[in-house]
Amino acid sequence: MKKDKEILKKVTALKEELAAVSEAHLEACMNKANALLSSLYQQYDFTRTIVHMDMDAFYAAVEMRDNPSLANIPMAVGGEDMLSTSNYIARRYGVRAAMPGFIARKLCADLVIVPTDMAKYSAVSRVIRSVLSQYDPNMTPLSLDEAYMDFTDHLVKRRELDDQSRTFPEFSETMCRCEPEERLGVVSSTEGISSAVGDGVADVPNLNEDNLQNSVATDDTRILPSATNSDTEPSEARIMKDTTVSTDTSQCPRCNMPHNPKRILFDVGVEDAVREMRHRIHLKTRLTASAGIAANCLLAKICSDQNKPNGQYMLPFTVDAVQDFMKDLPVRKVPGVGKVSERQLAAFDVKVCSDFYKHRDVLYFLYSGGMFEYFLSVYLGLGANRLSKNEDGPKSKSVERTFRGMSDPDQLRTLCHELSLELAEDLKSAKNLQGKTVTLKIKLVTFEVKTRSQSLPTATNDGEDIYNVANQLLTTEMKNCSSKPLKLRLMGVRMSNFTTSDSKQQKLKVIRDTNSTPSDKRISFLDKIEAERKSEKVNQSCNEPLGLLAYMSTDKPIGTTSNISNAGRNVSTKLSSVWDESGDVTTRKTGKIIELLEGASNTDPWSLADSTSSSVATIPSDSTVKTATKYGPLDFYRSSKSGALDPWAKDDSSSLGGF
DNA sequence: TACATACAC
DNA sequence: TATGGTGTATGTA
Repeated sequence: MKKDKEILKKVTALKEELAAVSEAHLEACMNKANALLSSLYQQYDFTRTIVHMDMDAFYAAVEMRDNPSLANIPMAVGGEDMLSTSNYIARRYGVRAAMPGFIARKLCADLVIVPTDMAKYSAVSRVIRSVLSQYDPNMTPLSLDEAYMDFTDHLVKRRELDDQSRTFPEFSETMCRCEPEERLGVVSSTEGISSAVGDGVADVPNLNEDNLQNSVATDDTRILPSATNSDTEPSEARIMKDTTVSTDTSQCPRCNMPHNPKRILFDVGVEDAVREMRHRIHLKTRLTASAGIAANCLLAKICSDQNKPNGQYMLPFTVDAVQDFMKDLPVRKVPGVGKVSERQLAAFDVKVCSDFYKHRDVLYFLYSGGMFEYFLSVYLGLGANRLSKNEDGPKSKSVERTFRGMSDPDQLRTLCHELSLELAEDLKSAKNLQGKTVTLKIKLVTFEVKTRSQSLPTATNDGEDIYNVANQLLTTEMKNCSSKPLKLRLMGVRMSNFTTSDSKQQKLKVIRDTNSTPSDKRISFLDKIEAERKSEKVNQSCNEPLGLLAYMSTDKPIGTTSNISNAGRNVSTKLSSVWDESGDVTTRKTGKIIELLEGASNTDPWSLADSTSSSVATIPSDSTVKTATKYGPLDFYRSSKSGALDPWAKDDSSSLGGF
C-alpha cells in the first residue's frame, strides 16, 4: 500500500527520465546492448551438469512427518508474528512463508501453527547433506533445505557402477529402509550422521547404516523404465507393477524392521541419478525433495521449481532448448528479481524473460551496467557452472530484535547493550571473529528503517567496545530527531569488516600514549602490540605504504573529519575512537585517533590541520618514530617529554595527549 | 566508508 | 490482537 506508492513514484520518475531522452540516445543504447549480447552469446557452456535440489515445504514437512495429526490439515511453521513456511494444504488458502500469523489466520481460520524447531531441521539437514555429498563431495548448500551439486564427475563414475550399487529398497513406512553407505565408492563421513540420529531424526528408524551386509535382493528388483523426459511423477509411481512379494521377513539388525524385498534399480543416466538421490533422501528422512537439472546453477535452480513438489525437471543442454525455456519464463522466477523489481520491470512492459531482450534499449538506459548485464545473461540462460567454494567465513554478523514501540532512552540503551553483548558472544563463538564496522539498525514504529554505521581503526569483538559504538550511534540518532520521541519497533547491531589473514587488513595498528603514563607503561603497551602481531603470525614484508596512527585528545564528537597535511599532502581522516593505556576502547566523547595511511615520513614533524576548527598543530620535532620494518606499518610515538610544546594541549589539557 | 534497498531463506 | 531474523549484494554518494 504505502510501499506500492513508493514504487510507483520511482517508476514515474524513471518514465519521465525516459521520455526526456532522445531517440538517438536510445539507439545508442540499443547498439550497446547488442554489443553486449553478442559477447554474452559466446559464453554458453554445456560441459557441466548442475543439479539443484530443494526440499518440499521443508519445515512443515518435518513437522507433519513427526506428528501425523498435522498431515491432513492446513498448517504452518513459525510464530503468530511470522510464518516460516506452510504445508501444501495451507497454501491452497493463500497461506505463505513470510506471512504474519494473524493474516494467515484470516485466510484460513483452521490453520495450525507449529513453533519452529531449528535444531531438528538442522539435524535432518545433515542427513540430507550426507546423501547429497555422495553425488558431489563439493556440494554447496544454500540453506538447510537447498543445495547445488555438480553431477558431472559422478555421472562418469556412475557408468562403472554395477547394478547393485544403483539398487535401493522401495520406500515403505513399515519396512527397513537402510542402505549400505559406501556402495557408490564415495567415502562418506558418518560422524555427522550418527550425531544427527537420536537428535532430531529419531523417527527415522536408523540412518546410521555404516556399511553392511544388508545387500540387495536381486531377484525382486524392478528396473526403472529409462526416463526420456522430465519426470513429474513421484518416485514411488515408478515402481513396477505387481511382483511376487518375497517371503523374506528377516529383520534388519539396525532398525528392527523387516527387510523390504522390493528393490528399485536406477539407471546410469542423469535423470535416474537424480531420481535415485531423491529416493535416498526419502528413504532416510521420509521427506520428499524436488530437483532441477541443467547446464548451470541459474537454470538448475529455476528448474527445481518446475515440478515441485516431489518432482524433477531437466532442461536439455542445447542453446535452443535453453532459449526456448527462458522465453516465456516470468521474470519473477529469476533469482534476484523480487517483488519490487517485478513491479518496476512490469511498468516497462518487462514481464517474461524475452522482454529483457525486447526492451533492451530501455533497460540499458534505466539500469546500471551490472543489472543490465545480468538481465541479458538471464535472458540467454547463462549462469555459473562451477560451484563456489564457500571458503570465506561470514562477512557480517548481527543481532536484531523486534518489540513493541519503545522510546524511553534508558530502555533503548539497555537494549542496545544487551544486543551488543549478544553479538559479542556470537562473534566469539564464531571462530572469534573480530570486526571493525559496527552498524546500528533501527526501525521506527512507522516501519521506516535506518542504519547508522561507524568503523573502528582496529577490529574487536568485545561487547563493551561494540556497545560503546552502537550506543554512540543510537545517541546521535536520538538527539538528531529530538523533536519527536524516536519510537522504535526494532533495534539491531551488526559487526562487519572482519579482520582476515590478509595483509591489507593488518596494515594499521594503534600506538597511543598519554603524558600521565609512565614510559614503562608505554613500552609495555608497545610490547603488547608487538606480541599481538606475533600471535597473528604475520610475516608480511614491508611493501605497504608506511602508515601511522596518532592520538590526540579532543572534545570533538566522533565522526569529525579532519585534514592532516603531511609534507604538503593532505590526508582526510576521521575521529573514530579512543583508547586507554591498555589499548582498550574506553571513551567515545573525548579524544581523537588520527590515521595517516600514506606518505609517512619518519623524520619530519607532522602538521595537523583540523578542518572544523582550522587550528593547526605540529608534532614536535623531538618526537620519536619507530619503524616496524617487519610488519609494514610505521609505529609512531613521542618521547615522554612533551611538555608545553604539545600542540594538542589546547584541545584538552586535562588529558593531554602526548606522543 | 556510510547508507539505503532489495532479496533470499 | 498490529509484519521476524540473519546474511548478502548492489547502487550511490
